[in-house]
Amino acid sequence: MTHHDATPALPLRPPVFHILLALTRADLHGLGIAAEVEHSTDGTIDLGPGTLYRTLKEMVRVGLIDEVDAPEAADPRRKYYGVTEAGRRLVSAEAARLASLVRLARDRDVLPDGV
Amino acid sequence: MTHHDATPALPLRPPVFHILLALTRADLHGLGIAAEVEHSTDGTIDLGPGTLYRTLKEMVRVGLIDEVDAPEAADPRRKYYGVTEAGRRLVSAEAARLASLVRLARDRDVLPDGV
DNA sequence: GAACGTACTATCCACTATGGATATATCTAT
DNA sequence: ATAGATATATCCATAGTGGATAGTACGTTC
Repeated sequence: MTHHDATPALPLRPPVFHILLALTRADLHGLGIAAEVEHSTDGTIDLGPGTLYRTLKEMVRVGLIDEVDAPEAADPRRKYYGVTEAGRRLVSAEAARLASLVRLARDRDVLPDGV
Repeated sequence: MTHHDATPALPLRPPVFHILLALTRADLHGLGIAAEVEHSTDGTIDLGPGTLYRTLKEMVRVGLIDEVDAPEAADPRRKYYGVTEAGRRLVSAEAARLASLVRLARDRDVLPDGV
């Protein structure tokens, strides 16, 4: 029995979504996640330490991510995380939701050219 | 002199984004906006009265929306709102941001088939 | 036309979420 | 060995949300 409690409902809170998305690329540790998120969003998403570690802990608790073995020769302070199957399903659902919002925006001609 | 104070930065708070998006379709009154948002998001976005009226007031203050003349024969209690040029620019920017998140998700194969 | 139920705007309050500040430990480099 | 950077973790003040409540005006039915 895996002890995921309440799986969060859509819409996902932005930090949860961004952490999941970052981890679909590779297993990462806390600050690595924050760096990846900041980079891949061109700096629009910041993730302070408060939000970061609190959210990671909560996500482990509900079974969206798991702590995984660190790569060889990694700084032993780092804790690495990977997405679970439940996490993958959820980020997928949230991405689909966002896609439908983008479609809505496109239908109403509010998307800039070429986007 | 239009008295928009601080124009909000991206990411837009979800209620602001959804209200702007609803108003790009037509000028609407408070509860009409909430209904349109709920409908166009298949019920995933709710907008309680607290968030709704507080946000509308704030959006008028910063110049994202304007109170406009009500249609003929409308219930006189209703206050109708329309998007300003600044509001249109902002919803456009936010939609583009969301589109780039969707692209990111697609690149990582987390989007369901056909989305 | 009186009364009743409903629609609408508006404010209040309790709860949740965020992110900066701080603490503590450990790594790396000089 | 010391200094500075990296990393996790918790704390706290603030911001944001949404339900509850209030008050007013509409529409309908009798």
